[in-house]
Amino acid sequence: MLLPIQISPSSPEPMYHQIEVQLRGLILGGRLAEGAPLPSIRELALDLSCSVITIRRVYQDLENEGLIRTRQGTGTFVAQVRMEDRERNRLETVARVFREAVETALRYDCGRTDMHRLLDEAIDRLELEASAQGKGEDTRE
Amino acid sequence: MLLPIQISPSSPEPMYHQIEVQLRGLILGGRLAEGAPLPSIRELALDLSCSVITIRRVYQDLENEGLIRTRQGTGTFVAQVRMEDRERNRLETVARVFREAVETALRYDCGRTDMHRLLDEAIDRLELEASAQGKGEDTRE
Amino acid sequence: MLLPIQISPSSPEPMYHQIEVQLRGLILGGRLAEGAPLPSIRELALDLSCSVITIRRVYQDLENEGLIRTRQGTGTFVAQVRMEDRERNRLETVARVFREAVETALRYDCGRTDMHRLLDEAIDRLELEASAQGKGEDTRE
Amino acid sequence: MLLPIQISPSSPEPMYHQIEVQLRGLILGGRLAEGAPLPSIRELALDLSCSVITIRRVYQDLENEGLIRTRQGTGTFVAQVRMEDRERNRLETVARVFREAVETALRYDCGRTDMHRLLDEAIDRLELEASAQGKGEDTRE
DNA sequence: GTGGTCTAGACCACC
DNA sequence: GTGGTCTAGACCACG
Repeated sequence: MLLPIQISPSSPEPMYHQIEVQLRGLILGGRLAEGAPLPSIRELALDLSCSVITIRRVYQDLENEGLIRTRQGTGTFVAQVRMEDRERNRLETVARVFREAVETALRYDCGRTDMHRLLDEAIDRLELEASAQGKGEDTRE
Repeated sequence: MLLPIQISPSSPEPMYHQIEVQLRGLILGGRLAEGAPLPSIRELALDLSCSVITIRRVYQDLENEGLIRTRQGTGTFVAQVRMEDRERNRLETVARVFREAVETALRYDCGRTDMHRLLDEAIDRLELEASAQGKGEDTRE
Repeated sequence: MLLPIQISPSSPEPMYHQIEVQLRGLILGGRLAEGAPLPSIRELALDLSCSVITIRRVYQDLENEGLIRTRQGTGTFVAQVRMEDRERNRLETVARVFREAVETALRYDCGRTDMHRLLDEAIDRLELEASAQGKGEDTRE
Repeated sequence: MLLPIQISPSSPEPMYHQIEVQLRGLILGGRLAEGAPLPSIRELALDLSCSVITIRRVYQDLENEGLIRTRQGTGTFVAQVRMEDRERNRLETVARVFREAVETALRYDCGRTDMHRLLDEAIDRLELEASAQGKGEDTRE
């Protein structure tokens, strides 16, 4: 029941936010299918080395957004997501992260071809790591 | 003496950190030359609509890193940066932001060609905005 | 959780610096053991009658030096200090303060025997004060 | 017309205060005799690498204390000092610096014999430096 | 004008 | 409860 979530406790970005962003991505991106069970609060807290209170907040926020549903005594599950929401969020989020990357690259005086090269390198490196883990986390292309 | 810095006060990332990241990029990317004066604390605070204390902290942190030098009663200036440090930081930082973008894109099930398309769109959009501002802040390519 | 720290708010030496010097001494001198909890920011601020911001700065500076470690929501603790660093700092600091005292004494035309007499008087007076406080903070000799 | 004054611009103690303390010591300790000329404001500013405004403030403060006297177009001179003032200041100041040194040493867990050894070492080192400079700045003992 | 220190108090993240 | 960020404004040191 391990989720592919990485957080950095020392980051200036609050932990609860790091977790929410990644979990939201897994759900809206389709990696966690509708109805799939999420790890229990204390399991995820242990996995991410943080307090259960922080995870409770994350689950609460996502439940308020309608992305997950908690059933007393049973667990937490991925809720129905409207296709429309999914597509909108996907486009917005991915466009935004690329925009941020390009802003940084421009600040460091990188040109377009540099950026494409850097992008390929990043993909290669992450695919390698994923296949090394043997989790089948390839890019599907 | 206006710096090309954009901050979002409502972001979960603290303002001081947003400013530090961008200023660090401007210095290490060479857009602010060695010895160049930075805006005064009060001026930058006014420009970014935040408290002088926040800017004070930014300048203090960057001085602790050795990137800038402040002289009481005189102002704040870009310090000497060893070419080696500059290049290392540049590579690390730009590689890291692309890595983060790719991680997000993978979470949303984007493939390699999708990413290259998204990258081009992001560059086009930012170049357009830059040229609209007429500040000559093009990508030099 | 009271620390033996004395500050003088009217001194030309900034308060944050007075506190840092004394706290550094307590840690590097071994009076505060590794892992020991420091008073909370608010507690120490109250104790020293200064703003929490001032204490915050002190803790921040000492954390940047690697002498203490803060954990959000938990508290602030003495970090691991390498014995080597501790001994080096101890020697440097104590030698420096004696050097400063001697410089002043020379400026006032004091001779060597005068200085030794003054030193004994100062030790006697401080030991007396310490024992009067009954805190067991003797000189261990 | 060089005065034996050392200042550290990066110290948290204000420059004007560092200079005043040392100059006061030279006058009240008798190293600068009554009627002796002080360096001109701009000469001392050049010597200490600081602004003439800072030196002007120092001279102004000491003149307000009655330790020096400025004669238009002629220069600045050491004023008459009452023997009583001289002795009182001397005792207070020297006792104070030793007290501070002992406080630090105690914080670092130094014992009485350690302190006497450190004192002798500091005197030796400073005498050596003084004689190396050939300025006759011995301890007169 | 510049930067440097400090206050009193607010709100947030985390345990 | 803990630490972390931010504000609005004051006063000082320095050029």
